[in-house]
Amino acid sequence: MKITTQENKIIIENPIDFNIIHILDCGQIFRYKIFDNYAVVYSLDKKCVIETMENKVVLNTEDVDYFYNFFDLDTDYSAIKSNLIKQFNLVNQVEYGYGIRILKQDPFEIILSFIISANNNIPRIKQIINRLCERYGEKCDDFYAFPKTEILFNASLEEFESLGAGYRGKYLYKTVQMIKNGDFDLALPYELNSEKAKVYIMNLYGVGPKVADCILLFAYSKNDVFPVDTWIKKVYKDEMLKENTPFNINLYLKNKYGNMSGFAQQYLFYHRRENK
DNA sequence: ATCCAGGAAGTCG
DNA sequence: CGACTTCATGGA
Repeated sequence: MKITTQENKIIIENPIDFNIIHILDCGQIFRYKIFDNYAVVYSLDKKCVIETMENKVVLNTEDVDYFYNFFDLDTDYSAIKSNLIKQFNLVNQVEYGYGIRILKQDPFEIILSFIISANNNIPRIKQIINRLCERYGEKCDDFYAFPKTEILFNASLEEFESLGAGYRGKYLYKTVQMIKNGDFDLALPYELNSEKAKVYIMNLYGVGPKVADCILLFAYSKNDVFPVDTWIKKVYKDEMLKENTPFNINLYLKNKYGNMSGFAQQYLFYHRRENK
């Protein structure tokens, strides 16, 4: 896999560790569109158009540096995948989702998005996030940016509740107010280890163990967390329960996969969800 | 109509 | 702590 950059392009030749469908459909991001011959990804106020061709992927964007980091292009996923196969025998999962990469997304956008995701379904999560962007986000060329933090500081509880997010409206409001009041520092989790960062993030209203793990993995690049959702519980019950009978699935999986937890979770999640 | 969707907060023992 | 209930919304 060879990566080169131009002024408004990132070109990936021989993309054995990059498949935009895998990346977008493995549950880490909600603002994207997939068409027949290309896909579009939005992050904050930025946009990237991904063209997949024969033996080549081209990322078209005005923010090359941002999306180079966003797609984590400095990380060797071939090494990660062979590691997962050798250590944990995740052959089928890695082959199926061979092009998965864990994105480096913005903490504020991820926190609000995954608060909305709790006990919700994907189409409706996307709908609510889009509504949030349309109402409070800056109008960019053909889309709305994710709202700037300071803009949402002024949004009332009633405004959040009118997003159609149900009881999550008050979660969003209180979380934004905590950030506004300085009770939560968006930059701090970068500096903490996963365990401490998780406790810290769970201070946010509407953030429990699973959402906290997603925030740590998708925004703060903590690879040693293992988000346990309904799909992972299915995998666990079907394939792993016979190995052991631990009391805490999250702890069991985190200990089993260690620093590979986040990666293992993504391949397991994607494989399980796409195969009914 | 009932159930469910990438769970979390509230309550109780 | 651990188990148990409630919580909006919309689609199947």
